[in-house]
Amino acid sequence: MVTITNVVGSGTLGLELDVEQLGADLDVPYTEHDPENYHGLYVRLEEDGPLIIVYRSGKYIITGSSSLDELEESNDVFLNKLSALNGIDIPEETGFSVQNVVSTAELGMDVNLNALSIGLGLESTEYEPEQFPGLVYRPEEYTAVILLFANGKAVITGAPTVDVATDAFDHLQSRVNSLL
DNA sequence: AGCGCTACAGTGTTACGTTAAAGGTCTC
DNA sequence: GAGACCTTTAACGTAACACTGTAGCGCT
Repeated sequence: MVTITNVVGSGTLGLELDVEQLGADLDVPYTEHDPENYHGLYVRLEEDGPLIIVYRSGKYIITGSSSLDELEESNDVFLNKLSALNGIDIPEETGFSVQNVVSTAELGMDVNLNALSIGLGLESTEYEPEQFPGLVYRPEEYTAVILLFANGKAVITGAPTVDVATDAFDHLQSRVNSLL
């Protein structure tokens, strides 16, 4: 059972944007553009909602959503806000898609990370407790990276879908069980 | 002519910043 | 005790580097 904590998606509007002007025109509670610090325009549709980063090229990223539904809703609302502005024609297809699903899960038991790194294979794991307390596991079969901690809690990141994250964790769980 | 050095142009790589979670370590 | 930092991942464009290749110059 994995719990989604963050979903990152991206799309493109297919047109060049004046992000400084866009930040001033958008009817949203928060925008920030500080080219000295970063060249992207930061937009929030709600005070503590997901963050949208808009680039001059028309490409944009939405990060900080806690579910796929929230991500899609944020995308819809953002596009509606843009289409309400004069001079911006939103294309029917923005190519918006999920790029990264970050989630947490639990094995339900303590694990010896030193022993596990050997059992899983040194070529697919990294464990340096003096640097970071978690074991980094990169399963060959899945596009995801799992951070596993001694208490059995895990973070799955880099997965393109929730299914991949779930499958990757199930795979880890079965491998851990087979090593017991 | 051939070699070595410097200067510059062009290309390639990396860091930045954002988001979330986890647990250990460190500073205040 | 609270908070910051460490690690991982994806997207993105820009800036700052590192590196390579070429041109020009001076010396032998």
